[in-house]
Formats: sequence, structure tokens, C-alpha cells
Amino acid sequence: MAGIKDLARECGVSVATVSRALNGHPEVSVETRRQVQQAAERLGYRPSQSARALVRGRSDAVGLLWDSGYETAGRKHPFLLSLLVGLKQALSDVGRHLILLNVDVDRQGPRAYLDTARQFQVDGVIVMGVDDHRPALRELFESSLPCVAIDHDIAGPRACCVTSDNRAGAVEAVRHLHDLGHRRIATITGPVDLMPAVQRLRGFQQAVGELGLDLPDEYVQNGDFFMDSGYACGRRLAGLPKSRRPTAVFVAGDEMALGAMHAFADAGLDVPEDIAVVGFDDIEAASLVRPALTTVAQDSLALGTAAVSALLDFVDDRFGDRPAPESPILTPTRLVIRQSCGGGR
Amino acid sequence: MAGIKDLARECGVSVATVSRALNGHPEVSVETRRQVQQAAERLGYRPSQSARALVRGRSDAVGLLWDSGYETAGRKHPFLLSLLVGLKQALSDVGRHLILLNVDVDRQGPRAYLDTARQFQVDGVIVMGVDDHRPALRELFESSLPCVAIDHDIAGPRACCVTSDNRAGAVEAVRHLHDLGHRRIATITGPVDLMPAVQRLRGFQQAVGELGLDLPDEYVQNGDFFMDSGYACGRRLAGLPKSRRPTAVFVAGDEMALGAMHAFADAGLDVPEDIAVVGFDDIEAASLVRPALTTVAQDSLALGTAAVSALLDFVDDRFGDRPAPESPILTPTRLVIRQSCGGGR
DNA sequence: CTGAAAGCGCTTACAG
DNA sequence: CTGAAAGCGCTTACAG
Repeated sequence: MAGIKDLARECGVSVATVSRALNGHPEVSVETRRQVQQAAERLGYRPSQSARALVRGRSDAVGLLWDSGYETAGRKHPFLLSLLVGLKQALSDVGRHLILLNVDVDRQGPRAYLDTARQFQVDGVIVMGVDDHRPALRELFESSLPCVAIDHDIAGPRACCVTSDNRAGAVEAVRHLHDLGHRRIATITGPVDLMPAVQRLRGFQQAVGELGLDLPDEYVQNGDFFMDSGYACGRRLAGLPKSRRPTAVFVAGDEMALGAMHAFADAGLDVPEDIAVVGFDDIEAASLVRPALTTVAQDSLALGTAAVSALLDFVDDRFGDRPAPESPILTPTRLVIRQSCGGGR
Repeated sequence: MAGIKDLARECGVSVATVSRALNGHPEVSVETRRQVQQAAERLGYRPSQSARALVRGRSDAVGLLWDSGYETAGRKHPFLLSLLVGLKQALSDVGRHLILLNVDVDRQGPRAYLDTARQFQVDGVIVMGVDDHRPALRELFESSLPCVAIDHDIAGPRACCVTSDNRAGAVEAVRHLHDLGHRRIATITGPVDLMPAVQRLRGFQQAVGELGLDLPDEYVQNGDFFMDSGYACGRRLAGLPKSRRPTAVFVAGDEMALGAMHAFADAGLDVPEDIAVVGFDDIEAASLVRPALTTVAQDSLALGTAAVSALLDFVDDRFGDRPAPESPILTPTRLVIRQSCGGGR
């Protein structure tokens, strides 16, 4: 591995000049720069990340804090995984890398997140899929380390939140059902201590209100994002007397939506003939089942891009005097029409 | 952020002693070590990764090379994502971190993978989901950098491959169908330039041979791991005259299996009554559909653990004189019985 | 425009 | 058992 010294020798200049030439300092002569760049190319020179990070106090890497209990793996939050792809892509576009930080908060105590991030000198951290109530998170948000959480409503001097426009997505879904002629529209919610779940519920309520629809209590069923809860809620809706039974359901998560569809099938109801279903997230299974699920897709690339750019805004703000966004940064959703509401292709 | 100097001052010893105490060098006195450890705890001291990596020439991090074209995202190889969780977990167990290396081979040329890995001084790299034919991969495998590929059959002085025991998994699936009474068993394969696809096919052929079953040409349909190909192959099987139509299909990937099930439904065949289906991978959707898919599950944690430990074997072998495993390291699969073959719960 | 020198925060021979 | 010193590979004031 060629080091900067080899390169300097090769070019007959000092290491300082090599460094300046490669880092785009304006003072080096065009001729020198060209020569150094060519030699670097030729020798396959790459500056050592560690040396650079050590001397500059930053690493051009961002850390990812992500509690992925194994047992629950992809099962738990399938969407997180596509989020990861979005992040990777967004970082790739700005020439940074992602370090999956493994931190055991239970063993390392409340400063674990922060200390680990500093130890790696990451420029900032992105947080997703973690338990909201950890003191270690507070410690992190309240520090001066740039920090962006996806789907967690947090605040701090250099911390903000990025999330899909869950509310608007829910509104669009309900409007779609209304356009299709549905007037009795129910919902199955996610766990109401999760921000996306409450925003989707709010959007549902808002749309239902704006459209002047009836909303009996039993039209709001509480699930937990997993399939079994969707099934249970679906059974309850299917069990309503026909005259009060909803003709459509907005389900706040695809996995629950599939559960609900199974419940409807078991109750002898046809989807979409007897009851229409819209999900949320657009997980892989949504397009794999029959009838394929109409759903509100999150844009994981947009989310990743927004998260990265919010993070870099903090990083670029050397003095930390720019105020952090006070409300979540929202990313648009998109209604993907398939067969579960009829009206699809 | 407390540095090693602060800690040394606090304890009234030299930085050298602090370093030795914290790194478990045997020569420091128990008393000194205890004192240093306590002070480190108290001040929340964490050694700077960059400084350590710079001086030791290694980083305790492993790099991940993973081509995740965004458009294809989680869609393309859903299993890769759960693999990632397995890797993360396995690394966490050995106290290492994972760096997602973003390398643009097309722009950076054939040494891109290797150069990037060296630049970050990762202890080794894990490769998954990449295009087999890249010259940059060769360059990597043939180098002395420890390197483990998942599901890619590679070789090199310090490179090896880890993969599920695809062959055994296929055999188990076919035996299961045979045990259920099936004698006319077909298969839908993955793309035959992919190692897992050919191993699954070989396992299928082996089992069919051992069981003395007929294997007409049309019982081997070639797919590409995606749903549409599964559908097309399913149609062809369903279109066979009833007397020659298989009563069971071993499908080399879950997504294709779902496609095949749709084809069967469209042809008026009931699964599992008229035709039984076994898939491979156990993607999320497998347990979400109805009838739920019986499938050969890969163990992503085992895969991750095997990959990491193979990698660390290379790393620990300072002189590089231990020969690399010449054949792939195999990880067991597990048949998950659900409803698509009957006989399930 | 360029070079010599200091220094980032560690680890590790080398002395004692 | 411990300390002083060198050095890992860079960047960046400071001179010139």
C-alpha cells in the first residue's frame, strides 16, 4: 500500500504539497496538482482513513444505531431493511460510508451511544428502530453530536427527525376509498406509542372528518403492526352486523393488512368485492399476495436522502448556531394501487 | 472527550501504563490496572478508534461489500437483508463493527474493492450480492486480504465461501414430499449461473434419483428467482395432461413459489390438495400468505456467524500460512412445515 | 506556491 | 513493573 511519502518521493515534492494537491487546496500550481494526481492514480494511492480521521477529528463516516434483536430480525420491522438500502444509497452519493455501530446499552450504560459515536469519530449518527425510552438516547440527542432519527420524534440542539408524511398518506388512502364509493370506512391502527402509527391514525380521522363520514367507535381497531393483530381486528370488523359492517378498511401496516385479509376470507368475505383493504408501507409481500395489496408506499430512498442531508446540514454547521428543525422533516408517500380495493388493474 | 493523557494525569501514571493496563498486558500490577480501569470508567474514556487503527495497522472493523442497486432494493434479494442482520449480530458478539463500503467499481476501476478495503484498514471483508464476474472481485480474492463471500463460489489464498447447505435442504424437501406420498415431483430452478440455484437443483436430482422417481424433462423448469418466472413455470406444469402432471413441486426460491401458487390457482388447481409446493429461503412473505408456504429456511444467524468466524480465522493467522478452506463452508437449513404441502398444522 | 515542523491519540520496542 | 521516546500517516499553521 503506497503511502503519502512514496507519492511525495515519486513526484519530487513534499508530503505537504501532496496533501494539498489531493485535497483541492487552491494554492498549489496546476502543474503540480496534475502531476500529483496522476502519480496517485498510477500508484493506486488512497489516503489512510485512520490517519485522516485522527488529524482532522472527523471521519467522513456516519454511524447507524439500530437495535436489531436477532430473533425478531427482518420480521420485526421489514421496512427498516429497505430503509437501510436507502441510506446506503444516499451516503454513497455523498461519498460517505456507514458504520453499523454495535452498542450494548444494557451493559455499557447511558452514555453508550454517545461514547461509541465519539470513539469512532463519526460525523453524526442516524438512529432507527430503537426503543424510544432509553436514557442513552436522551443523552445522545441532547449532546452536540449531529443526530437524525428516522420515525422517532426527538429533539435536541443538533438533532432532528425524518419520517414519511404518514398523515398525508393516510388521507390519500381514505380519499381513494371514498372515490371508489366507500362510505363506511374503518381502520386498524398500529401501536399508538409509535409516531408513525399515531400520524396514520390522525390522517385517517382527518380524512374521515373532511369527507363527513360516520366513525363509530368500533371502526377504530387497535393493532400492533404484526399479522396476528391484523387478523384479530379483521375478525372483529367482519363480525359486525352487515348493515354496520365497513365496506373498506385502511390498515396502518401491510403485515396487519394481510392478517385482516385472512380474517375476511375466513369470515366468508371477499376482498375486494365485500370489503376493500388498503395497507401502508409496501413491504415485499404486498405485491406477492393475491389479491395484491393496494398500499401507501414509503419512499425509502427519499427517506435515506432526507436523513443524510439533514445530518450533513448539522455537520456543515461548524458553530452549531443554526437551529435544528423543530418539527419532523417529511418525505412524500405514494399510493400504489393494486387489487385489494378493486379499481386496480 | 477524555483522551489517554487526561486519564494518565488522573491516575498519576504515564500514558504507556494506561495503554498497557487497558489492553490487558500482563506486566502491569494488579493495583495499577484496577486504578486505571476505574478511572477510565469514571471519565467515560474510550480509546480513539482512528489512533488505534493507525498505530496497530488494523481497525477491528470488517467491511461489507454489497451491491444494492436501489431500484432493486430489498426486492431483488430479500434474503440478503436478513443476512445483514445475521452478520451484525455475529459481529456484535465478537465486539467488531461493520462498515458498509460504498465502492463504485465502474468508476474506480478493478482495484476499487481492494483499495477501499485497505484505505479503511478493515481486518477483512465480507462479500455478498455482487456480480460474480467483476474483475475487481478477482483482484480482491487473489490478494492477501481476508475475504469471505456468502453464496459466491470463490477461492484465494485468504478467501473462502460460506453458504447454506442448499443441496441437503433440497434433499430434505423432496424427501418430505415423498413421505407425504408424492411420486410425481417437479422443480422450478433459480438461474443456473448462481451457486445456490445449482446446488438446490443438484439436491433435487439426487433425492429424486435415490427415491427412484421418474424425472421427465418437463419436470425441471428454469426460473430466475423472481415471481413472474415462478408463475410462468407454474403455468407450464399446470398445463401438463393430468396423468403426467406433477402432484408436488420443489421451488428453489420462495418468491417463485408464490408465483407458482398463483399460476396453480389460475389453472383451477388447489394447493395443497391438487398440488403441493415447497419453497426455499423462508422470506417474510412465506408465513404471510395463505396457504402459508412450507419452505426450506436458511439460518441467517448461522450464516453470519460462520462468515465472521471464517474471516477471523484468516485474520488471526498472522503469517497467512494456514491454507484456506478449499470447499465452501456449509450451514444447515431447516424445513419449516406450514400449509402448502398439506400435512402441516 | 512550497517545505519543514508540529501534532492528532494512541501503541510498543527500548531502557531501567 | 514503569516511563521516555519513537512512530503510525496524515493535515495544517508557520515561514519563506
